[in-house]
Amino acid sequence: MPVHNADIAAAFENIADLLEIQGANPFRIRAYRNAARTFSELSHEARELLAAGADLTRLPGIGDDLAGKVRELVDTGHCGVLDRLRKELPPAVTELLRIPGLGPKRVKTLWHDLGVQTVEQLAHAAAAGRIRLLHGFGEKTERSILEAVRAQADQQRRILRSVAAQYAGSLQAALAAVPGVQQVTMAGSFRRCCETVGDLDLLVSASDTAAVMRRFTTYDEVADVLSAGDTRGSILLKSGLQVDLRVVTAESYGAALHYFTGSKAHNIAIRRLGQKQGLKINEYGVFRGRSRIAGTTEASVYEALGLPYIPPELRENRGEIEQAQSGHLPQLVARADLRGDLHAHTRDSDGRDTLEAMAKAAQAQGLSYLAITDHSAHLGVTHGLDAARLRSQGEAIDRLNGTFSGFTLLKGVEVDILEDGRLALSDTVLSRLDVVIASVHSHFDLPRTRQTERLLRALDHPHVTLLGHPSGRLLGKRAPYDVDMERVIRKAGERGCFLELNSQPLRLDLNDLHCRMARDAGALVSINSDAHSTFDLANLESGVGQARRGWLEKRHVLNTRPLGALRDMLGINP
DNA sequence: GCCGTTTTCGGCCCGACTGTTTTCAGTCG
Repeated sequence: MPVHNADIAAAFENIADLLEIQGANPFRIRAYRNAARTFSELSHEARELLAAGADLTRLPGIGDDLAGKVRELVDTGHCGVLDRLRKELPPAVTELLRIPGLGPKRVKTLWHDLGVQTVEQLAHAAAAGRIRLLHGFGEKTERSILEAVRAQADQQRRILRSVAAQYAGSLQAALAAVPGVQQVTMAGSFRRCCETVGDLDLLVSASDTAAVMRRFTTYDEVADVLSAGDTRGSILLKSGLQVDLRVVTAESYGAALHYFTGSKAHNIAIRRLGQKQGLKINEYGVFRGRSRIAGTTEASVYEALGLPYIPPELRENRGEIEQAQSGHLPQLVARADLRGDLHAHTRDSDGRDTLEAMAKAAQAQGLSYLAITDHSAHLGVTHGLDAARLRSQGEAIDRLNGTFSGFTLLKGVEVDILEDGRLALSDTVLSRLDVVIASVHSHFDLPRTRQTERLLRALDHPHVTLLGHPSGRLLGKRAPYDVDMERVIRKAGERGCFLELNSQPLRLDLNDLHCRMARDAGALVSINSDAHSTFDLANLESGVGQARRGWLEKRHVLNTRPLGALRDMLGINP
């Protein structure tokens, strides 16, 4: 069995968990967690890097010792330290760390004093009233553990950002209406445009913090108040979504926004940088000794460190601080840069609206072109188009284009990639179209090598413009198919094909790391709505957020080109 | 366990809230 980066990351996380319960040096534990993150985000497989003779100690947070452990894992599939820890501690205790309110100290006590190893045993012990008897525990702690176990059982951990946005909006409005409130911002992973969020982090500046906290804890969607202090509080909404609130003065707003936006890794790196310059950074400001030198705006926090403003989408400690230091931060693509959309459906296949309605909606979104790409006939369920219906749709598009000024519908198709990598429509049919999106809609579970060959073959097809939703994942519903995405992206770069960033909130496919790989491989990305109705064109906003997380600039995105330049790049005649 | 425009040793981000304590440990973000 080949050892993947995900296996290495899991082993290091596991070691960190077990060491934590043992009470090991916290910095040693952090080193393992940092290393786990490094490998989970690494775009090249460590085993291939090693095979090519690469020096892993050049990776961030990887020294001689951890590089040796990676080598050991790759060569043997085992890690001696992890095997030893698993003998010293029951491996299942690490699952207890996932229960909110339980940290390493309490887990150790529960195991040591009560023999609790699993969540089931934990629930039993709590129900039997045995936990309250332990030193450092009490009745309240016992009850909250029981509640946390139950809550975990019927709640999935993260929800789509687009879903969270619905809850965020009305809560923000409620707080904004409190007298004395100056600013209300949704911070956290929501602000960083992560595809899913675990909770909402809300920041408010106000003259009367008590009034804000009162309104927050009595908001009518509240199911439970988890904590409520002077400046900080947490609620659980009836929807199951947790919201954390922080209230600060206007003077501290920038520092608090920076702190509350995260990511944690970015914040730690920023604070370390400040520390080296003799500065202390917290949510109230940037301090040199006792004097406060910045913090009213986020930009002032960065400026105090000698850095330009870093956009929230980049704040993952994936090299953005180093790029900021050297003056090479990317100029991220913005929604206003998009000139068109290359993926949309109509009622001719599985869409809801007409050609004309889609064209109007696209113009209302400020776009100057829209490719109509209904499904090919192979997908029976979506009433796909055959050659004859495609031809008649093309004629309808020609007629409509005659009535527009400053806007153009392009003729396209979303054609199925068959199991062997051939396409579901003939070359003759495809050659007559402006845009051909090749997508996988079947045989998701082929073995990695066959799935990869299948996609590479599709990319080699002379008429394919772009690869649709390249990984095939549906967030929270379907894992990406097993494919060597690095090879696929490299191939697209070499062949001059384009990769879709599908903006449907459930897909957001390519993901952020793949966007960055595409950027590095010189493969342009097309940010497409995959609209199935006029409303879906608004999806482009989510796609742009994802692209920004992937460090894409205007020049890396195909559909920032005006129509003329696009036609040149696609080799189509006006 | 990593790392170095003070360092190859001695640091490693920083503060709020809760519950169980009677001054603070544990957890969280």
